[in-house]
Formats: sequence, structure tokens, C-alpha cells
Amino acid sequence: MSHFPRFLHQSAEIVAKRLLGCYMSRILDGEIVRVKIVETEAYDQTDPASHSFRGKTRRNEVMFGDCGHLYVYFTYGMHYCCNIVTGPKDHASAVLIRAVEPLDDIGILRKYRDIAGTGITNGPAKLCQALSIDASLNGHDLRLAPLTLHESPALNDTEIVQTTRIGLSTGRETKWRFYIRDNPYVSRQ
DNA sequence: AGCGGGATTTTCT
DNA sequence: GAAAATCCCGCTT
Repeated sequence: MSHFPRFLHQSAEIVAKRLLGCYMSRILDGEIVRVKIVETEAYDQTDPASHSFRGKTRRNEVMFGDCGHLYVYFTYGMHYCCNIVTGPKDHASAVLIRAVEPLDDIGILRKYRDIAGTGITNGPAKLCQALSIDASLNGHDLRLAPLTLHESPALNDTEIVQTTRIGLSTGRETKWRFYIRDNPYVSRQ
């Protein structure tokens, strides 16, 4: 039914908005859990806030590769965050997945992150913990098990809020954060 | 509801 | 050596 997105070759800003409402399917311990993307941020090599701004390094090299792959980074000594690589090859851009809404039974997610309510996946490091996403999935092709990405119809502009990104010391003024209006899993309204 | 500090390690200067 | 695309807890209002 739902196929792999065909719009990922575009800029991170466009893709970040378009990914809202799309979902990911994760196989964990032989079971399938689907989650809807409800909050994203765009990062681009022309943007000082992006890991790719100062050129290719061992950490960010996945961002310089093909779109449709997963860029996972480790931060604050404790957390993983995941991005979907966008744009043409060699133009380093990606979309940070900041929050998702579980569509199936969250029993498996609770095994990896035992939190009740929206706190299970309402933040970039929280959803990585709940979905058991770590450095072993860095560079993973999102067309392939055990973690796949699926397109959904584009949302209306009235359903989308566009605002500034979170947690930055530079690039604070750029409005490259997008979320689904009134969705309870959004990290900060 | 909002602020401040601690956890903990990779990355870059 | 400092900062980091964060989270959680405890304290204050």
C-alpha cells in the first residue's frame, strides 16, 4: 500500500515539512511497531547549526551520502538522535526526527523505555531509546528491514506549525522546525 | 510552569 | 578543554 517516499531528494526544509504524517515501521524482537512522524527539524550544510556545516567528518559522513538513509549521532554523553538524510548526494542535509506517535501497541516500546503516556516518544532521544535506535543503525537504508520509512498523503498547511528549532546556540532565528498542530506527542508546543 | 544542575562521552578547537 | 540538534529530577513560584 504505502510506498517509500519519492520526495527525499529535495531540500531538508521541504522534506522536513513533507515527512509529517509519514510513518516508520520498526521490527523489534520479531514484532512490528509503526510510529507516525509528528515533529521534525531541517539541517543543511549552509546552516551553522548543522553538523555538516564545517565539512565531512567521521561522525557526519552519512549526511553526505544518499538520501533515504539514517544518520544517527550520539550526544550529551548519553543519548542518540536520528535523522533522515535528504537532498542530492554530496549536499549534506538531513531531517531530525524530534517526536513520533505510536500507531500500534506500545508493549515492545515499553521494554526499551518504560514510560507511560506521551513521554514514551515525545523527544528526539526519547524516541531513539523507545525504538532501540543506536549507532549500529547509522547509515541504515530506510527501504530495508528492520526499520523502514513509508509515505503518507501530504498534510494541509493548516495542520502544520512552522517555528524555530530547539536546543541551538547558533541558527536560532531560522524557522526550520515543523510539527503537527495539537498533536499530543510534540515535544514542545 | 519554569529554572537549574547533573549525567557522561564524543567531537572539534 | 569546552560544548553539545537531551533528558530527568528537584526546587521555586
